[in-house]
Amino acid sequence: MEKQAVTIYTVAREARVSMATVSRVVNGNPNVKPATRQKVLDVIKRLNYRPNAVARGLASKRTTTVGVVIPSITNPYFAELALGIDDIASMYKYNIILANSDYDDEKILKVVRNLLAKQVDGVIFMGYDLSDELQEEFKSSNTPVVVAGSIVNDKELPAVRIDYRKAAKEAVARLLEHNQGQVALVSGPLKYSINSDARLIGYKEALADAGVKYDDQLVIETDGTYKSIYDQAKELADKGIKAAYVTNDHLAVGLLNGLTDNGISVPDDFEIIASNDTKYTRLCRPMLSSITQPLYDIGAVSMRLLTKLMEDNSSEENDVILDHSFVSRQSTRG
Amino acid sequence: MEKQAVTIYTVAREARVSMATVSRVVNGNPNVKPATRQKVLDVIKRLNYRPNAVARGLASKRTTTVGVVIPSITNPYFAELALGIDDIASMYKYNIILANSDYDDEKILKVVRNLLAKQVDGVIFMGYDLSDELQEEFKSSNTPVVVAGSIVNDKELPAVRIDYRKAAKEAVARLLEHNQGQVALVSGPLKYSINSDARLIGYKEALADAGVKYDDQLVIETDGTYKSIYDQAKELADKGIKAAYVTNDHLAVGLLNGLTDNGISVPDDFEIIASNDTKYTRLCRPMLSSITQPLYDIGAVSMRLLTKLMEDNSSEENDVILDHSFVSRQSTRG
DNA sequence: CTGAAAGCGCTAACAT
DNA sequence: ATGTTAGCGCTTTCAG
Repeated sequence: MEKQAVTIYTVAREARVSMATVSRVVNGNPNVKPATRQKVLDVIKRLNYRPNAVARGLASKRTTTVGVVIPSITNPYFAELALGIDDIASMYKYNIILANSDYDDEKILKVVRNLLAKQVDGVIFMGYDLSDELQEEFKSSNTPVVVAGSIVNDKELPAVRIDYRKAAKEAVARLLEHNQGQVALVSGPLKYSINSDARLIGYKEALADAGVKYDDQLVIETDGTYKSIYDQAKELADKGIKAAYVTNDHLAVGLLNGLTDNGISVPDDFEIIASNDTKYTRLCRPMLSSITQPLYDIGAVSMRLLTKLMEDNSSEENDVILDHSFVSRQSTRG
Repeated sequence: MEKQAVTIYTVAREARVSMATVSRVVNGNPNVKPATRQKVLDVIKRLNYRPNAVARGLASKRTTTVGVVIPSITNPYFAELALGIDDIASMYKYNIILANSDYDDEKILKVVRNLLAKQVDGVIFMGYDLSDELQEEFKSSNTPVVVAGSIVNDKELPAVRIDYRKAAKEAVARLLEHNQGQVALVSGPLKYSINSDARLIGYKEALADAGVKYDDQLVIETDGTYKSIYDQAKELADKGIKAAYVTNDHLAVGLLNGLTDNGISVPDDFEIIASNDTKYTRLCRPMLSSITQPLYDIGAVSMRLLTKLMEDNSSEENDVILDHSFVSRQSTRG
């Protein structure tokens, strides 16, 4: 006893016009006599007609949908980027499919394939380096892609981001002022370009500028989780490390709490600078000094760039680099 | 110079079989001779054929997609629910469209309409009370809906959740042990059923059991944000309030920080119990004692329930209530 | 300004 | 086990 769905054909019949005319009014095509338009609109309202987006997608070959891949929805860094993406997408009348990738290459590939099978008009990729298979997938799909909030190994993809190298360099330089030679880089996986090709380089440059010798004992590679650094915080302090620039905020809070829970005072005995200025930096005590990024804007600009690519198919676009800054809170001295 | 897409028809021609046969192998229909299947598979691989989900959706009237509406992607409570939803969805081969609603009735309606236009097979609704229009929308769409992690005004919708009334009652009872009569309820908007019909009731029950008189000065209604309570924390303490049960974790951390930043010691001068046991309760110092909820499971069970509804169309299902508990950390005494 | 008709790429009877 | 044939609900030429 399924109630028969009302389709464009039902509306056409009731309004005594053709499907084409109904289609025109639904799509705002101006070539319809006002009286006709009104007649159709009335029927649409009366029947509560809702266009079927699937049929529309099939016929028009445009879904007005973009896929957004996010490594972890519980990560505030990516979540804040997603806000900007979402707002601009609405503004341009695009819908969004947010797909969780769990930082896992297998799953990333799976969700991207799903997105492409669903015929999204474009994708915003949040995450780190792309597997060869994924690069291949994007390439052969001919679907525009923009990377938001990171740099990746595939330099062909446009990315919207800050200058991670420079940001790291500035933060480390700042730390070096009070802590000659005892400044660590606490990093997520170095296999990722963003850490090894950008932040680590910036770290080394800051050392060089300050005339301090690079010591690889001072780069602490972790898996990027809170716990990974919390558990070794005391150990780091015991080794004589006096400060750290930390590549993500989970890690920064983990370090902070690991230190203070062991009676090591931040910033008196240990200074910390975080990288992403997410909420986390303001929830903890002491609050974390941090590199600041225009997170919302990075998302917004990514989406705007993507709309360009989807409409013009102008593959001319390059990386866009937004400004970053620094905010001094309670985890640094002076 | 668009490269012609490879369709099921291309594959059929190359493999010298009919479209139907290709469709069968793609869909794992056993009625295909192994040799034929292999032949088709080879062509699929060679041509890198990818079924078009849009066409499939139109033809089959199933999209194997569920819509998930989330009030705020940056809220860890809902984000953790989403994890469970996502995992179970993958397990059942459903894709998921995550749509941000911003807690805003207009936007909720908009995203839900989009979801339905896209012909999702079901929706998981995270959020609070439904507007009349939204209820109407769901009703007339005939699409199964389950509410995850809340209770809403529409009692027809199945919901997966804990017993919020009981949880509140237990927390408040605990607080009442050391703080006779000085225990507040710090709540998000009371217009939401979950706060007024469940938690506030639980609060009153605990008072009654302890023989203390209800004082509406002690129920602090806020908009649910960190800042809303941070700014009045000192004031509350000055009024003589000695403890609070707080309905969400943003609020709980806001209260905590507002207190400690004003030199009021938690838990010595003020005890706090949070409601959702998200990461936030463990990042702050002192760490927050909290009602614990199986967040991941709530999401997972919601999704499992939804799959049932989508497959059987058995509308027999009712609310499912999972167990909650309590964890004592550093914001309560003894 | 409006209508007729041909698909979009696929599934699902129905035959064989 | 495989092929034929209608559609699914809509957009989009092309005519008029």
